[in-house]
Amino acid sequence: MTKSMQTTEDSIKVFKALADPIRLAIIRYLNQLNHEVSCGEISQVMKISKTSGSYHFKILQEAELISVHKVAREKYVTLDRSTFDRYFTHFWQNL
Amino acid sequence: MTKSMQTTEDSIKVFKALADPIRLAIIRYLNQLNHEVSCGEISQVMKISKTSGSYHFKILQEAELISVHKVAREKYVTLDRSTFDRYFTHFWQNL
DNA sequence: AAGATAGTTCAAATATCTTTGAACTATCTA
DNA sequence: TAGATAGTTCAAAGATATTTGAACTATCTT
Repeated sequence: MTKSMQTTEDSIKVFKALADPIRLAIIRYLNQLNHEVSCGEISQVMKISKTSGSYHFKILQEAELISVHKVAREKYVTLDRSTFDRYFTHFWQNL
Repeated sequence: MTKSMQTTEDSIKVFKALADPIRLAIIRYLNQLNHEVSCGEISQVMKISKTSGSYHFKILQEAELISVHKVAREKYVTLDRSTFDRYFTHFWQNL
């Protein structure tokens, strides 16, 4: 199922989300594990405060680069590879 | 000729450069024309001051998203498509 | 129920990015 | 040569992004 047209603002949101070392490290980590991981685990691995983690996950989520799965207290995230594909593979088409 | 390894900082530089509406508009414009264009022309089209233009071109240049060709007073820029390719097509490999 | 754990929200502090105008260099044109 | 044009540099101002700690909600454990 392909997503419909993306606006410039969507692109900005995605590239802004990618333009930060912590968020890139989170993406790298999720890519290596390639399965759902809790926000708490990632924050620990990245050595950032939970507040800061919460902030970064929100930005990744709003860019649709991760998808979220809440189980009771905990929030699990995975990469949403279709979004990467949409913005990278089809960059020139969507520009 | 392929470029050697890219660091996280290189990636940040590229994604930051892409994370701005003016710079995205410049890229879009250069992509449509698909040939060298002077900074002055672009600044006019984008309706930004020459100082602001100078700033944005520097950022695009340092990210190697454009390449520059100076002719006397004027500076001509083109897209450096190999950089886009390097960061988009090979994103997961280089992560 | 009391205390621990996972995560969010808020506002203040800090850091980073972008725009602005003035002053500057180099080139062009009359 | 004098004046216009293309672009850069600098520092200050303004706008955004990020981090921090405290207070909060919801769930889990004993």
